[in-house]
Amino acid sequence: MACEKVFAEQLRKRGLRMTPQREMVLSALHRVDRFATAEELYERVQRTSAAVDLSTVYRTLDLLREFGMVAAIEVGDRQTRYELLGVHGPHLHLACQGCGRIMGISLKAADPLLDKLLAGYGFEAQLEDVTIPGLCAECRARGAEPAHD
Amino acid sequence: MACEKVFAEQLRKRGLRMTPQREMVLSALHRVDRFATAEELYERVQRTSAAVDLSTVYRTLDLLREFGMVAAIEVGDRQTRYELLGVHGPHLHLACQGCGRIMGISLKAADPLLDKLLAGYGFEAQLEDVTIPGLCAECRARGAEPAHD
DNA sequence: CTAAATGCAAATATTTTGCAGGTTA
DNA sequence: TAACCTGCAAAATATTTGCATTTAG
Repeated sequence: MACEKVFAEQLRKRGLRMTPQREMVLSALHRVDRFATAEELYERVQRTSAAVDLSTVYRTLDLLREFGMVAAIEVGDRQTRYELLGVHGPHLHLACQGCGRIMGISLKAADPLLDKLLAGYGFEAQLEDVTIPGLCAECRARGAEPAHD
Repeated sequence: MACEKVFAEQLRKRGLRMTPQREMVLSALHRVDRFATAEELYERVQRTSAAVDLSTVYRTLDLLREFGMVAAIEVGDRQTRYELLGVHGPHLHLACQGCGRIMGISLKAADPLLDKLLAGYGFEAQLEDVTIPGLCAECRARGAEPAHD
C-alpha cells in the first residue's frame, strides 16, 4: 500500500502540497495501534519532530478524511478517534463499554438492517463510520456492566 | 404520563430532591420538538425563569439520563442532543445528513444485526442510543449529497 | 435543621482560526 | 516566486466543577 503515494497524488490533484508534517502524520497513523486520538498522533509525531503543531495534525487529519483515507469515529467520550482506512476500506465499529476495545468488522453484518431501513423508511444508511456500543465476549463473561459514562 | 411523578419518585429513592428547576427542565423536554440540545432546553427554561443556570440544566439532564428517562444522542456535530424517553422507550435513531432531521424507529429493525453480532463476535450490542447517519427519502429524491461535515 | 441543590464564575477539554513568516513546486 | 503551509497564540464551543449561599424535606 503506497499510502504516501496516494496521499501525494490526491494532494497534487487539488493543487495542494506534500510536506514533511503531512508525511509524519500519515506515518504516525500507520504505527499507531489502529485507533488514535489527535493528541496521540500528535505525541507520536513529536517524537520525530518536536516542532510540529497540534493544529497541523488536525488539519492533516481533515485532509485525509476528505480523501477517504481516514475514518473519524466517536466512542462515548468527547474525543474523536482516527483510523487509517487501508486495504480493508470502511467498516463497522464495535466499541466495548467494558474494556474500551474497538473492533472493526465487515459491513456485511449490517446488510439486512440496511435493506430494512431503505425498504421501510426510505432511509439510505451510511454505516461506514458508525460505532456501536456494547459488551465484548470477555467483558460479558466477566459480568461487566455496560459503563453508563 | 406522570413523568414528573416518576422523576420525583426516582429522586426520593436516592435521597435527592425535587426542585422547581428540575421540574422546568423536564417540562421543557416535553414541550421541545423531540430532540433538543442543552442550550435549547436552557433557553426554553429561561422563558419561565431567567434565573436558572445552564449548569443546572446539564446536571438535571444527567440525572434524567441516569434514571433512564432521557436518551443522549450524538449527531455529527459536537453538541449532544437529549430526548425524552416516553411511552415508547428506547429506540434507534436515523439522522439525515441532508436535512438534519432525526427519526426514532423501533429497535426491531436491528434484531438481525444484533443476533449476528452476538453469534459472530460474542458482542452484545446496545443500540438504544445509537444514531445512524444517512439520507432520508426526501433528500435522496432531491439528490442531496451526504454532508461530509 | 441539615444535606442537597443552585447560581455564579472560572476551569477543562477539544478543536478551529487568524496571521506573519517560512517553504514547496 | 507565488500560492500554500506552518507554528504560534488566541478564539470558539461544549461541558464540568468549586464554592458560598439558598432551599427542600
